[in-house]
Amino acid sequence: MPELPEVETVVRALTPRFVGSRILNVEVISPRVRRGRVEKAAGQRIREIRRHGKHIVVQLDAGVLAIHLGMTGKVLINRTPGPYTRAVVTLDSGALLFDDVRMFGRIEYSKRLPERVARLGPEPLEISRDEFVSRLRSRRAQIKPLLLNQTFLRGLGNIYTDEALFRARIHPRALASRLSRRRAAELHRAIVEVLTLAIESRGSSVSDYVDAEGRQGWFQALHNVYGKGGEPCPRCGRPIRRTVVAQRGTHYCPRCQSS
DNA sequence: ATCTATTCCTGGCTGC
DNA sequence: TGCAGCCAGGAATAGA
Repeated sequence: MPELPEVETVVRALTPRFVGSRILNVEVISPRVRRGRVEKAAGQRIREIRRHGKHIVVQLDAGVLAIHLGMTGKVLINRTPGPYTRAVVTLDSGALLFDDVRMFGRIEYSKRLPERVARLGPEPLEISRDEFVSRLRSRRAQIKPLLLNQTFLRGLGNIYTDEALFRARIHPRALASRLSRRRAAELHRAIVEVLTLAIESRGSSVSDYVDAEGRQGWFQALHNVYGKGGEPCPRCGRPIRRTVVAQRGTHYCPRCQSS
């Protein structure tokens, strides 16, 4: 489940190797993962590779390739195609594989960044604390599904939502509109902290996430609650609870995290 | 406009 | 040992 830190790690691996390269060919193996005429990328030079929420945005001379990894997607550099290789991008300086077991990922070509992607919410590491606080408190939804909503904030997924809420001591079902300014500000701080640490750790390798060079991250070793149902809370020692909130597995400490 | 539930997809795990 | 059935979840979509 690649989220912001994992996608950032992939983009940082791709940038020095492929900015300035020319795409020679795009071959789609599994049509399900394609959106738009990805073949039109052939012949274009890569001007920039950046991250937009969980999207990898490859800026070309006259278009954009937007790659979303979904749950099990990977972009791999110079590797042998396997059974889950869904597309192959051949460049004058190597090859990129788009592998994805479950095919929730997408590789999309369009002239400009697609509207659906462009109108996602702000970057968690760019939005100011005050802006975040007022944005948050204007919404009535439960805090966890709100943080997962990419039109509210772009880049958080299930892992970093649970980890940030734990650090901020906020219950995942707490109503956004009922949080004090102080607690909303604390959540902003927790989000910035957890994402920054995770990027420094090259992300969390749960499921079988690896970056573009096949390397694992190590932030999973620093998880406090995600995937730790039944284990003692690192803060109070009581068992971490696993429940379902908004159809998502949710991990929290019932004692430390209040509504 | 906002919020919630459902659906897609398949490897791996659980339990009989 | 084999296998049916369930689980994981990002986000598009539909429905309230």
